Amino acid sequence: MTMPTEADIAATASLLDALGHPGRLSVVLALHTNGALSVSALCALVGLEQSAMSHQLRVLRDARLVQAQRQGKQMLYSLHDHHVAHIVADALSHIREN
Amino acid sequence: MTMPTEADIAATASLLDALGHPGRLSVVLALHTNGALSVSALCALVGLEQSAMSHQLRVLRDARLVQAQRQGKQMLYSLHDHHVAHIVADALSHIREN
DNA sequence: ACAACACATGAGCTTGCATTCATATGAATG
DNA sequence: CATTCATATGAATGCAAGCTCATGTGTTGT
Repeated sequence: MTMPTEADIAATASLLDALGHPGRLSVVLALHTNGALSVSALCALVGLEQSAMSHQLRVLRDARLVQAQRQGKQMLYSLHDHHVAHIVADALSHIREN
Repeated sequence: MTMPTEADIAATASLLDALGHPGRLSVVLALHTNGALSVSALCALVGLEQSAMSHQLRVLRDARLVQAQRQGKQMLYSLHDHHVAHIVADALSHIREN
């Protein structure tokens, strides 16, 4: 790991901050497990109301953790890339050893 | 990755939340790079005042990310385990590819 | 025992986040 | 083209995070 710049640190902190929320983390885990999902499906799985979910999905999009594509009336959300799953897996394994 | 429980998700989210702060993340990176450091050394490296640093160090301790041992008048902080570095490294590599 | 140093803690303040409510946008369908 | 379904957005609110300031606790040295 080469020395991170301040910008790297800020960007990384905001990435981790985006994941540091039970609802948003659940979304990421749900997408990792199930592949692409609609907003209403995510609401049902995670237990957030539609509006709250939309707000949190925007945070995840801004953090480039998820991406959305329209499919008819629905929006299908999926993970943005493979790093996301990796980060979450490490964090989970940290938790389970303590 | 086996299915996480709700408690796992909550614990993981708070772990990531603890890292999702530039000052705290800088502390973790500094400890990873330099090994154990005193509070005043961390203040100098990270750029937080002593009181603010102590408050943030408590968050990191509560999240079991760092541990402290007294050495004379000083407190020496170090990373709690190897997972921490791993999580941060992944997050950094995610940032650098985007 | 007291003074100085290193750090922790608590109160108070400001600011930002997460939710809710109301409303807007966008697509399909009759 | 008006209505309905799916999602997004904006304003308002409640609450917690993070900082500063003042003070407390623990340790060394004299």
